[in-house]
Amino acid sequence: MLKAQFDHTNCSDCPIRHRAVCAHCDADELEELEDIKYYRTFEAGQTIIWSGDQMNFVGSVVSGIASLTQTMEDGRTQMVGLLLPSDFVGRPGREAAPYDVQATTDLVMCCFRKKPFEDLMNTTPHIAHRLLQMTLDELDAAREWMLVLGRKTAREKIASLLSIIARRDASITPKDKPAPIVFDLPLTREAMADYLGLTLETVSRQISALKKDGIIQLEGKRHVTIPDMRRLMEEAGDDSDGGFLV
Amino acid sequence: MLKAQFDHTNCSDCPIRHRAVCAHCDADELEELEDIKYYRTFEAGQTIIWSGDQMNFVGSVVSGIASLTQTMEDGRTQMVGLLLPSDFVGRPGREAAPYDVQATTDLVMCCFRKKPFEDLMNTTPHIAHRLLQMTLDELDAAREWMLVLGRKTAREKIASLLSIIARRDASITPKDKPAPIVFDLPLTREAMADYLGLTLETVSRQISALKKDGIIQLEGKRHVTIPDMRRLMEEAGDDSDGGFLV
DNA sequence: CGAGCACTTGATCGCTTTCAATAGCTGTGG
DNA sequence: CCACAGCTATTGAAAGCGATCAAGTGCTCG
Repeated sequence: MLKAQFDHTNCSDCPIRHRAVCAHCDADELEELEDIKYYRTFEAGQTIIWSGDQMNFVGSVVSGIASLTQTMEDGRTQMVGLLLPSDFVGRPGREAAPYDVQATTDLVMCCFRKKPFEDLMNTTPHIAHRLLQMTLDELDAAREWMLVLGRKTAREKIASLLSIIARRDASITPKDKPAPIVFDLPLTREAMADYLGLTLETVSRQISALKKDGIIQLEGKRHVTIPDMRRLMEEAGDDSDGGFLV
Repeated sequence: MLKAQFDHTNCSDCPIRHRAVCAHCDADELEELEDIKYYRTFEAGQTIIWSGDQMNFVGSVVSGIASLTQTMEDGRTQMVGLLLPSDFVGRPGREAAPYDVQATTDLVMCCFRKKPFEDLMNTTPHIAHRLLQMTLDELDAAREWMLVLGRKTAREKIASLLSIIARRDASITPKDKPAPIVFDLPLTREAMADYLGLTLETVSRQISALKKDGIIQLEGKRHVTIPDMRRLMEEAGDDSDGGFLV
């Protein structure tokens, strides 16, 4: 059981300790957080928060991936955010959720009831400051994505998404080295389509095309190898040096 | 001269006093801001900040409209934000600007050198708190726009943009009343295209189509009348009640 | 073995882009 | 005063890309 594994975790042992909203907290502040935190787990596919719902908690993704999606009345949906471990869920100071939050994979979250967290934010500048930083980063990411959605071709969109997922793993391996990157796609073709503003058929076709052209290699449907990251970035239409922080 | 008109304005007389980053400041805090602020003006078309430039100031739009744009190497450009009076420009805690900032119309900004502003942020929670609020609002707006870019048709995109511009004026007139809304488009067709991820020809065609269908009326190229806001919102694909805050 | 699901592939359609010509407006200079 | 350049915007015709409709594959699980 994933949950049990986290039920009694100390903040100091937490895998996202240094990146999450609590990153800058000192020992005292961490203790206060520890008092009000609790873990929740979600299964892949489960909806964590419905758009319009009252949000009575906020929290951090500890493991797994969650997605934020908006849906139009006729069913068209657009993913507007991808939440990875350490990302923050919820919005202090707002009642209703503006979009659906779904667990894309099995998920563990570290939650805080909203009211106590808001109180804590007002007394511990480190939390408020870190949250501002993280929100600004998310804003940059959202705007980066607007360029993808508005101006890139289907092939470039796929390459961009693969780059983003790969970059996360690339932070482990030395930079700029053309060492192959290997990972498992955490998203179905449909989820990728919803993220990219495409249909799942187009996603499938473009992945096949990138494979045929040797930009990526596929084992099964989800296991991806990128022999040369720079070629992928070229396909994404990004400038090769790509000065990213995320 | 626009600038002269603002050169010696007291914060307490400022038209954006109640909405900008200084909105929650008390008299003392306002005085500190007053000490370090200065006004700058820009002409329509002028670039305020180039992507990649070092940013040595932050500030608020006092009057006029600015736009944030990203450009790919081959020239494709996407507008990623529209800054209206009271909106904040710049990013405390980051060196380089992530995108171009351009004056879409003649513009007046209330600026602060970055370093003193950052110091002030650390000592006056009201400013940091307000900036967090504003950033979260911008994030919501960016995500709202991702749905437009990713999933809406050209016609819906135009209607969405007109709705946003109109809504700003609508905040003056009583809500839900089908009173006509009248405004001047602050954007060229090309700027609209860059915002919507379309070509300027498509923008022009869709505006003509909305006009032919009686959704909007046009006098000249820029002066727009919306006889029934609800019809426009339907064309935009938004649910009619549209729970917006911005 | 068959149902269900995720994915792939093919054929066709249609919306948006692209290329191109034209209109309307403003400002400039002979 | 008119001719003309330069800019914004409109409109038309054709091309192309991604969507749509439709099978079909491969895998897992009962």
